[in-house]
Amino acid sequence: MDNNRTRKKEDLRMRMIDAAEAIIAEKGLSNLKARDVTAQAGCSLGAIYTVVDDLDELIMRVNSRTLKRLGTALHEALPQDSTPKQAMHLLAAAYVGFALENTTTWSAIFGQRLGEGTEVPEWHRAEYPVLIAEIIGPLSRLRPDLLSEQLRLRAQTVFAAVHGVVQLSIHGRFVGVPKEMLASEVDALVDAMTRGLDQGDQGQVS
Amino acid sequence: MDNNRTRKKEDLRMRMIDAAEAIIAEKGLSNLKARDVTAQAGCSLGAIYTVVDDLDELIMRVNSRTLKRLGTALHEALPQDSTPKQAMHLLAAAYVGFALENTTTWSAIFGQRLGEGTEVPEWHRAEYPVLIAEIIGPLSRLRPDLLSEQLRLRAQTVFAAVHGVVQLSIHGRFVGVPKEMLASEVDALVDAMTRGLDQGDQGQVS
DNA sequence: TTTTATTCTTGAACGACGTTCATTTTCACG
DNA sequence: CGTGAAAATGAACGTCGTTCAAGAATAAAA
Repeated sequence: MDNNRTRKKEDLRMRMIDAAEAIIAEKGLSNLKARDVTAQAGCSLGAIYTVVDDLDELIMRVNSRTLKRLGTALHEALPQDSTPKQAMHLLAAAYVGFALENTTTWSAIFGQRLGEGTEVPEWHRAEYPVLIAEIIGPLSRLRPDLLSEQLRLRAQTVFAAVHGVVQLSIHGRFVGVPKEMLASEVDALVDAMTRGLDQGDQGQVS
Repeated sequence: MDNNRTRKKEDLRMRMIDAAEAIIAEKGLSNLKARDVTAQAGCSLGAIYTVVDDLDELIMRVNSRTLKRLGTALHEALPQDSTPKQAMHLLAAAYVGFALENTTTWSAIFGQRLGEGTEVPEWHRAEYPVLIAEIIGPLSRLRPDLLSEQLRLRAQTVFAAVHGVVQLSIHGRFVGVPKEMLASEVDALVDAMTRGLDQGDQGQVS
């Protein structure tokens, strides 16, 4: 049975990701140290590199989990029946809530800066669209005129706008809205955006 | 003349900030190293700490310059006469242009992550409101119902929304809009936001 | 079971980093 | 000049991610 070896290795991998996740959750991405992870996982320093290429990959594994949780949080925020506008508000509110309740793990998703040479592997790239997946449905009902490609583009823009307000509020360099105002300001933004989108561009000839 | 000594020191300080700015502009904030700065400034390694508390302060000095340039770029983007809506579009376009043409220095403004203990000094905090200063005028004409405090808050939200789209497009983790679409998507966002704001909340009794 | 071959695990060591500080150098003033 | 205070220097320190020769563990063979 060579299975025994791979099973133990997989165990170690899980303990390692668990440890990294716990440290990020508690102390933030910038305080994640290889020596702390291995100490918490109960293994040697070099063991990291038997389980993962890099500290960066370890971070990606944690971010992967966070993206999944965020994905389900956004999915579960939508009831079966809701107007498109209601849906946009609910999604934005869920995003705000997740960011506020999971600040350190959430900001690790966007805070990882990797060296210029290194590329993000495909398995991780593929996990990001959950951020905009739920937007597309309601948006397509607000803007039936948009083709699916334009729709995706606009969904990215809508997400980025909401994300920007949240990001600057939480990590903002003195120009973000206060946390207490975050929910209501995002609500106002979504209101403005959906109202604008509601009428759409179709009235403009140019 | 003790003036000679302080003059030389001020010279060194300038050369140091110049060097840091050049390195950030060329290679990005994450590639700014103390040893490179001093080599480029033509002085010893320890000289940094005779001129500046910290590498973080050096970065702030560079960010300070960038914020000033950005401030004038935004100011000069507005002609004497323009409708509020036009003004919002021009400001957003100017912001997009600045970020695209000064990517590394621009993202250093928002990319600096300092240790939990350290606080940003007041002289630097005070430089950030240039980001929203120009928005307030046009916004107040779009929303004459808002008090100055609410106005500032909404200006922060509008800025953060645009900033978010730019940020995710440039550093975005696979959910940002492509750079080629950035200008037009920001334009569409501003369109939606100003259209929404144009009508405002005043119709809603809530 | 014992021996051997292979594979995995370990932690000291390495190079790069920001920062410090004893030493040396500079320079305004007597 | 000589001198004392002030400033510049760069070797050295602690911390970091990563590597790799040496040792431990385990499967296969005898």
